[in-house]
Amino acid sequence: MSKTQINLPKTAFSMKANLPLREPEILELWKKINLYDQLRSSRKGSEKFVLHDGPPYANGNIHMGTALNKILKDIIVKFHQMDGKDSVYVPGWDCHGLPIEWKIEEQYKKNKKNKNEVPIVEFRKECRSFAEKWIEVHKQQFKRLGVVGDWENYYSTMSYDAEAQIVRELGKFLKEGSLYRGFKPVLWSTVEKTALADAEVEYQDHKSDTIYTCFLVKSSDLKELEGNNIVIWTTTPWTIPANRALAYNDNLDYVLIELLDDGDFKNKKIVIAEALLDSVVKDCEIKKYKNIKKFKGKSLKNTVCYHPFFDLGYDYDIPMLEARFVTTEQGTGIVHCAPSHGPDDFNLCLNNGIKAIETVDGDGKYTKNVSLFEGTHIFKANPIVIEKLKEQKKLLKNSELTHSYPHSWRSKAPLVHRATPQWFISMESHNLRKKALKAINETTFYPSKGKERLKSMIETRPDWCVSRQRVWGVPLPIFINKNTKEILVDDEVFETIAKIYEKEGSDCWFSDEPQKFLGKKYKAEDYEKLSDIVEVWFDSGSTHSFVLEKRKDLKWPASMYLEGSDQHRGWFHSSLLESCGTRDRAPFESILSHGFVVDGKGLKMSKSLGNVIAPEDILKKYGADILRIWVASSNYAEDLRIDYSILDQHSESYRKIRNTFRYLLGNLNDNFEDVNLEDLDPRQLPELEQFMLHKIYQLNLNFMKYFKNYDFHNLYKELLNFCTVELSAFYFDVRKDSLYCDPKDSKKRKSTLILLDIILNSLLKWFAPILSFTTEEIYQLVSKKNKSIHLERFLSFPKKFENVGLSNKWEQLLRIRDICNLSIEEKRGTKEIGSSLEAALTIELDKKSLEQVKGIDLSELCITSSAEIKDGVYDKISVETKKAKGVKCPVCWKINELPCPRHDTKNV
RNA sequence: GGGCCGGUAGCUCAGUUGGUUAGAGCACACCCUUGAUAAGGGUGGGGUCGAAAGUUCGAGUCUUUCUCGGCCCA
Repeated sequence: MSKTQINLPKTAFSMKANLPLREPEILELWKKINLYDQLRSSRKGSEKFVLHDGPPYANGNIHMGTALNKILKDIIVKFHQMDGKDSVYVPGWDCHGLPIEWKIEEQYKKNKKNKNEVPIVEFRKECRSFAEKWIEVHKQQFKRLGVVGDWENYYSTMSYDAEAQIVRELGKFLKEGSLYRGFKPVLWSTVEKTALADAEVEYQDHKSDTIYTCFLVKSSDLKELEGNNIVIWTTTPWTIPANRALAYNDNLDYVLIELLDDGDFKNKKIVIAEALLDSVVKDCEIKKYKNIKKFKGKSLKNTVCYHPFFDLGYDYDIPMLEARFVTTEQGTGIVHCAPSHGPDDFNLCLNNGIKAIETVDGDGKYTKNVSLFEGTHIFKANPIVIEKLKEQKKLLKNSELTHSYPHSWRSKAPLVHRATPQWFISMESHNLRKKALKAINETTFYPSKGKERLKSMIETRPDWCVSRQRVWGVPLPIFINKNTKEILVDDEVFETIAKIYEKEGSDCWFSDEPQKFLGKKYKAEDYEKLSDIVEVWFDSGSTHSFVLEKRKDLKWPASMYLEGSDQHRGWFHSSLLESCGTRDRAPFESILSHGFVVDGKGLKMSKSLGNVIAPEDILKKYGADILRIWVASSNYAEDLRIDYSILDQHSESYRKIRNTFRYLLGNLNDNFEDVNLEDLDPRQLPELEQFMLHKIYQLNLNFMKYFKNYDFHNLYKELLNFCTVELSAFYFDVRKDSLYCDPKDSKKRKSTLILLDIILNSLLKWFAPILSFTTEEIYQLVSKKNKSIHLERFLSFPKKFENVGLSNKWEQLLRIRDICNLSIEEKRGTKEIGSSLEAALTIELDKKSLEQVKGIDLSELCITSSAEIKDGVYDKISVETKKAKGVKCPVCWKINELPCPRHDTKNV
């Protein structure tokens, strides 16, 4: 039998995708046609959608998290573009900061170079070129994912423009007065007279003096405590003069005991944690004592003590504060807090309105803020402190302890936490907290739980410390008058500095004469120039000012910020504060946050677990479109699981989608017609086609609904189900007969082709933001427009496609079809028939179905050779399947007792 | 250790204000097809909804505890 009589599908679109090879070709095409430029000009003047890129750190290869982030951004940007908006995406990089400094220092170490002998400017140049190198690497890796953006004109936090604008932004805080000088403890080496970063710290054994000392209770809600003693234990007696508070834990049990031994403490009562009673008794060699009372930590609320040196002039209150860091590992369950000498102490005190002050200078000597001790070196102070405590009858016991203690990696000298001058942005002085909370309320969060997360952080965070004692960053543009100690606040100076940076970058701050920045108004010799740099969160928190506000192609505020959920404490947070401080509102209209990439079992990826998958591996094995499917089909509101079995599943779905396209293209013979939907009259088409138009219309409604909520996993599922259930298993299967076996000019076949055109066009556009490469491949094959799919818009489906009545009827027909299939399957099981075309159905219908079946050929729907509706009305639908009798038509394969009514086979 | 979020078939996800026997697609099994063919169709088996207790006539859904995991903080 010749096959020339039938119209078999034919297409150049291969079944095998071979994405790892094909995708780079498509990237070449986009490059050749300047896709990004075309995208911009195609939407010139349209409403803008600006997704402002959160800058990744320019350091190291991208990982799954970055890939997820960039793909999600790209999907959203493309959706809005296809929705008709001018959807602009400018990628950026975060460049300053410690990790890059370390990398350069590491290289120095390798080459036996001493960082301190390298001029700052030279060191910074190396940092800069290191960042530049990684930006280029990232760029290539991001592009390979199919991410479309203004890669040529990216932004970076180290560009001269950025550095200049960061100075201007700081100037605003300075001018307002909310940027103030405070003190904060940092790890400090009194030998090198410098702050050390965590990575520069080595832990070694060190012998420390230890003391148990007591604080007399001045007042308390727990009246029995008044006049008695709170005991603390510390390994740094020299910090006692700097004590400002005591910390306890709500959840611990405490006891009040009376000491009965002879000596300073005879008949005195002390408070310690119950769990530490034994160890304190042993350490302090207490022989006799009496239990007086046991109570919960909670009841220590509102307790105020006297300083042990109260009689020596330390006459301020020492409040007791609740802190979770208090444990029963060692000590007494109550911790002495010197905000100037420990990060925990600092934070706890700050949250309770007690600020750190400068108690120790750079050399390690007490300042004038510490009476009795001014000028004494802290490393020589322990014996004096112990002596004075003894004098005051406050010393329960002193001893020595060898323990692991931080030392400088260079000098090996022991380190201390020392409050150093730092620059803070106040949360309260100019209502920054209030403004930020208001801005959060005016922001839309996807998912909505992000709102609470950000809010609770803003509600409780302390003032923002924006200074760092490092070199790779934007210098704080601060001069301090040597006589008055006042900060120089003058717009002209800030603008002079900014102008200089715009021209030559900020390196010159470290190398050039201060007079250059002061201009003519002030004399350099009157001022001290700061050498601190701005912390990098301020850099990235300011991107809105030097990217969104400065570029004409963008808008302020951004339509959306989109990052991992860790950025609630990071970029979302710093951008919000920076913008509220300078512009009274958030720099974004919405925030989308996504979860973290974890392995197939939900565990985080780590080298030691060996469960790490790199984007590169996926690109090589599957291609970017599979990775993009993974992104689209995962629920980003939670953590996203990935492993090879999950990717394999998505590959299978991809094949289904690809074959759906292949069927469409094959039957259209790659001749796609752009059907004018407005001019199309559905009533001129067969009911099945009308039903499919209705389905498309409904699907599009859901599509738009999901898109508006950025609910991509449901959107993708809907599209995939459409391909599988509606098209492949139903419409395509049913219409094969007409497509293959009807004459080319038959009305039914032509109607089907119209639907295939519409379906192809719809699917291409629906899928384009997700399957960016595959849809482009197809588009290039069928479009005569010689442009990119991504320049297209979503189709708009006329209301007349909707036909609820017809749809209800056809849903019922599908139920009948299901029952027919069950009956056919039964006969297949008994080997009476094989193909459904070997079946002849006899169908009994109930009253309702009888109505709906009028004018419908159920044999066509069920793909059988015949389907006879039995006379009469039955209670329920039932179907009998028999083997069809007659001869198989060589063309349409239907079995007829008479010659095939459609195909004249006599001459064949 | 604390705060926040989460755990529904092998996988990705639905599951309305608590209300029949917890759904879909994929994967799997079996069958059919060989004119979408490294494709396509049909049918089917998979779940003590992380665990336990409680509230309720009734709990995947509400409460508590536990457990496992993730993010942030310490």
